[in-house]
Amino acid sequence: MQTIAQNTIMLRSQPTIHDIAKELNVSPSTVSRALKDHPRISKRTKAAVKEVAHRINYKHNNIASALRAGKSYMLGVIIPTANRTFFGNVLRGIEQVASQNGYNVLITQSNDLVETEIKNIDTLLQAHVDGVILSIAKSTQNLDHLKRVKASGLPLVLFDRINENLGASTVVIDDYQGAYTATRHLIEQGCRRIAHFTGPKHINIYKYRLSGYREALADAGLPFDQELVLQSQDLRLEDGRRHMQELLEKGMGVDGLFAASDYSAMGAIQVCKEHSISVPSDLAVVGFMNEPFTEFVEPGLSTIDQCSEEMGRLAAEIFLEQIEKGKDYTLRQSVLMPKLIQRTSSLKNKIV
Amino acid sequence: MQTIAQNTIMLRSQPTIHDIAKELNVSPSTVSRALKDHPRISKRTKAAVKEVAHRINYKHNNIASALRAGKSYMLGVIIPTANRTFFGNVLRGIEQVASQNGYNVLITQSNDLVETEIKNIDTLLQAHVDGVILSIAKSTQNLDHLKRVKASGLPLVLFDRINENLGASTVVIDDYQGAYTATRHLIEQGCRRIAHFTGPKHINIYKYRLSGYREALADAGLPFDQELVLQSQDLRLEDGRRHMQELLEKGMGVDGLFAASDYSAMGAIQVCKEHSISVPSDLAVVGFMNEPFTEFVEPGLSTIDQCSEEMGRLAAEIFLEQIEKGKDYTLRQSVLMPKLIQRTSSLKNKIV
DNA sequence: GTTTTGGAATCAATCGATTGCACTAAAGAG
DNA sequence: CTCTTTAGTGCAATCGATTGATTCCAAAAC
Repeated sequence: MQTIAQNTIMLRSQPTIHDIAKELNVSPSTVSRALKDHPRISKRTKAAVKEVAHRINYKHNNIASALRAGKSYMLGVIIPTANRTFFGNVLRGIEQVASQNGYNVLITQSNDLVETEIKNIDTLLQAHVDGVILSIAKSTQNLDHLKRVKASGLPLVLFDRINENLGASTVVIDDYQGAYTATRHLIEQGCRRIAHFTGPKHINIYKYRLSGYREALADAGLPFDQELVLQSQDLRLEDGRRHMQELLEKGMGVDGLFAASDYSAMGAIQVCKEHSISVPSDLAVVGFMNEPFTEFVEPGLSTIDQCSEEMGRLAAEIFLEQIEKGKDYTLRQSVLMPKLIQRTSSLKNKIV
Repeated sequence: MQTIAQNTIMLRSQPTIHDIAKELNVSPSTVSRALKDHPRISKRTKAAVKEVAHRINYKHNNIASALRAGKSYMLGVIIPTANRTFFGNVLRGIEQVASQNGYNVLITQSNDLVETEIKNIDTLLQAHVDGVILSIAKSTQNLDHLKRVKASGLPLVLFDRINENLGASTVVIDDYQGAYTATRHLIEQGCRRIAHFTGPKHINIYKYRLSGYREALADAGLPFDQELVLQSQDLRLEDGRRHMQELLEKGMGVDGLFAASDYSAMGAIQVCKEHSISVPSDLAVVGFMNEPFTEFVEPGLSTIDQCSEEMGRLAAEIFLEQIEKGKDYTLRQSVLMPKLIQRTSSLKNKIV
């Protein structure tokens, strides 16, 4: 008897509740309920079922219950590209919350192209995901494909690159606040002439960061000097080097720098090193993004953390909430507070 | 009648083959077969079925056929981290081939930790993926969890970071050949004193790249000079800068550089710029990896392309092949030929 | 006129888990 | 000693697509 049962199990690829049922001479229904701790099943039966389940290495078949429940327990995610620290971290956050709640994550990349984004949406709908979390591609103007997600009755959560006219829940960080905090931190460290590296004015994040910088100066009674604000397209390392060189050549006498990207901050620090300008004593520096390298460089770069993982977790939680509430969920617009990470590059007062 | 049908469709979330069947007064079986172009169904019926399917926006339910077929049509992928260009590209390749063949891709990240890798495997098995493609985490020593995949009878394909004792198919690039090609290219450009930036000796890729470099020198009758080989842990930009400064200080008189990473090559170029050493006239440079930035910097950085997307495509194709062949597939060990990308940084002879 | 043949479509079972309803037995109420 | 509860299970239908076996029907063969 034992042997036969064993054999049966060996033949089929995976044991099912029927195998457990047969072994205990109960019905599959009972097994199903026992495994889910249904209140109407006795403790004895539950224990027996669980013991057998464990012994024959039973694995719950998601596919079957997905079919029954009309849900796939899959969550679709579209990111512009996996190649950026930020998105990688968001993914991790989403993955974490999702898997804790029995959801799997289907990830696709849009490469920042609308056409790919549209294909991605099709793929996800085709795969019957239970909802979609995405960061909109740069080239996306027409939003019809996103409306299709909503039309299918699926929850849609946008993060980072969002659109407010879509009737979707959103998660972003407060760029203004992050910039304000960074700038005030520099002021508290004793800086009085603080430069700012910014990006294109029409991009929201740079606009908000710039105003956070101005506001912090104003609140501290410091003057705003347009000549201390240097703008570049992408805020790369090279741009930071150029800006810093310009500041030195013009002899602007800066003692602090808040850069809207870690890369440009890093470029500035490199130039300082080459000119024997000490960071942070002569120039205190704060970046933005908390790129992984900021921790390892010398000196460690103070920066604003974008809470990327937290952003992912929150997006996933909102998704779960909307799934649970069904049709009549309320949209949520969440704004995360970025965090100042203090490292050596900005700490003039050595007491950490 | 029309209206009622319409209503019915509106109520259920998704139309099924039953809806099509009812509309045409045929059986669901006929619809199923018609949609798959089964030979025993007449052209007329097929046409009618397809017309209705299209009209009511019917979407094939993967879940249901997955249950029936005992397959999930999902492919599990584990990468160390999404934050690297290389892995992002591999993903794109996998995604492409998979989706063309009706497979969805479930991506997880191991963060280069065994524990996470084990969890990932569990998640994927739990999700009933039809196979696993992965690049092994750095910290992985014990391979039991990977053996479990094989034990479940699922195809296992390894790429980039592979293990040969696992009985899995593998895809890697030929590091030796890439290095050989890069070095010979420099020689052809007229370089006679070629430096090499390398990484830790115990890591295969650096070992192979170093020997490719030596071999190319030898084949051209050039002497190998240990002092021209500089080693660092991670081959970062900073390391490249340091190495280059050292070469200059020692007055090694190099006229060519093959760096085992684009970052370190970039660092060397920065230092050259600062010392008014012209690239490529005074020093021709080739990197390795084809990082995206190599295209945009000034001068454009010649490099070795890792065929990352191709690697992904190939891994996915091997997976498909093994799925198709079932139990008795043959393992495949594939080696891709890396490609030399010629850009300005190495072209002394201006004729491109 | 009867049988054969083959194309076209239907029937019914299946994949594994779930769940509303029915059912049994034992316990408690009156 | 009936009647109602209630705890503990089982039955059977369901989710949507698939497929081997079967039926139906008309045209062709005898």
